[in-house]
Amino acid sequence: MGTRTKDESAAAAWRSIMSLVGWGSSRPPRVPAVAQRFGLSPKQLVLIWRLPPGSTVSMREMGDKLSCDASFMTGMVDRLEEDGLIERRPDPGDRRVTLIALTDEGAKFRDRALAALHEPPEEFGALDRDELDQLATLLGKVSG
Amino acid sequence: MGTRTKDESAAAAWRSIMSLVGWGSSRPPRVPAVAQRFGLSPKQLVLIWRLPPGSTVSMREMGDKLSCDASFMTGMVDRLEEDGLIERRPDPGDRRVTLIALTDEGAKFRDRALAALHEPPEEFGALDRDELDQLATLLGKVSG
DNA sequence: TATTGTTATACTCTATAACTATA
DNA sequence: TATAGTTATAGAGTATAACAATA
Repeated sequence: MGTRTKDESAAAAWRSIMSLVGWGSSRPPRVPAVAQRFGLSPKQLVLIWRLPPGSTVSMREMGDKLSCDASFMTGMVDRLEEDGLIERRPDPGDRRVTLIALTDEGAKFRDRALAALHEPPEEFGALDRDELDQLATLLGKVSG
Repeated sequence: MGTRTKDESAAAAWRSIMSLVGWGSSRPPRVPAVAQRFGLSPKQLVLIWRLPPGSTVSMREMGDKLSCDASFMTGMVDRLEEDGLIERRPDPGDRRVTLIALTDEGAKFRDRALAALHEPPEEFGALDRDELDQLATLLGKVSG
C-alpha cells in the first residue's frame, strides 16, 4: 500500500501506541489513573491484575513479576490483606514460602478494575467495525 | 473478516496494546525503563519529552501537563537545570512566571532518549512489511 | 484579591541491610 | 550454605501549607 519502509511503519505504529497509552500525550496514563480511582497504588493494581482468581503465587515470584524487592512485597501484601482483597497461605511443599491468592471480595474487585483497564480509548471511535477487526488481528499476531 | 463485534475487536486490540506497553505483561513498562537507563526519573523524562527544542513553556503549564504540583516542579526543574538539560528564563510578558527551555545539551539528550523511547518492540517482528504498514495506518487514524 | 513560583515540611513509595526460619 | 519472608531504616518521589512577588 504505502511507500513506507518496514522500519518507518514500525516506528509510526509504536509512536501511536505510546500516545494512546498516555505517555508523551496529554492523556494521563491509564494504569495510574485507574489505580487512583480504585484507591490503590499503580503497583498494587498490577499485582491484583496478575493474580487470576483461583491461582496462587509465591510472594517472591510476584515480586519478580512486579520488579520490586521482597521487603516491599511484605508491605504491599500487608495493605492488600488489610483491605480484604488478597490473603496469605502457607505453601504445603516448602514452609519458607508464602503464597498469595485473591479473596472472593478481591476477585470481584479485580473484575471491576479490569473492566476499567480494558475499556478501549474513545479514539477507537475513529475506526469502523472492519478496521477494528483488522487492528485486533494484527495486534493479536504481535502480542501473542 | 472475523465474527467479532466491534466492541470485542476494540477490547482485544486494547488489551494487546496494554500488554505491548508493559502493563499486565511480563515486560517492564517502557518509559520507566528508558528513564532509568538515562539517569532520570520517569517524570523527568516525560518533561524532556514534552519540551520540544526551541520552545518555551511556563513551569505551571508543564506541571499541569505532568499532573504534578508547583512545589514539585521547582525541585524537578532544579535538578534538570543542575544536569544542564534545561534552563529557566523570565517571561517578558508576566514577571511572575518562569519559562523553561531545553539547552543545546538538553536537545541532544532528548534526541537520544526519544530514539530509545521510539524503538519499536521486538514483537513487531511477527508482522511483515505490509502488515506493519496496515497497522501504522490504522493506529494513525486512531491517534491523530 | 488571585496567581506564579519558592521554601519548609511531611507523607508515600521503594530499596538496602540485618535477622529468622526453613531448605 | 542458600533462599523466603520480615523488620528496621533510609532514600527518592510527591504533596500540602505558608510565604514573597507580581498581576
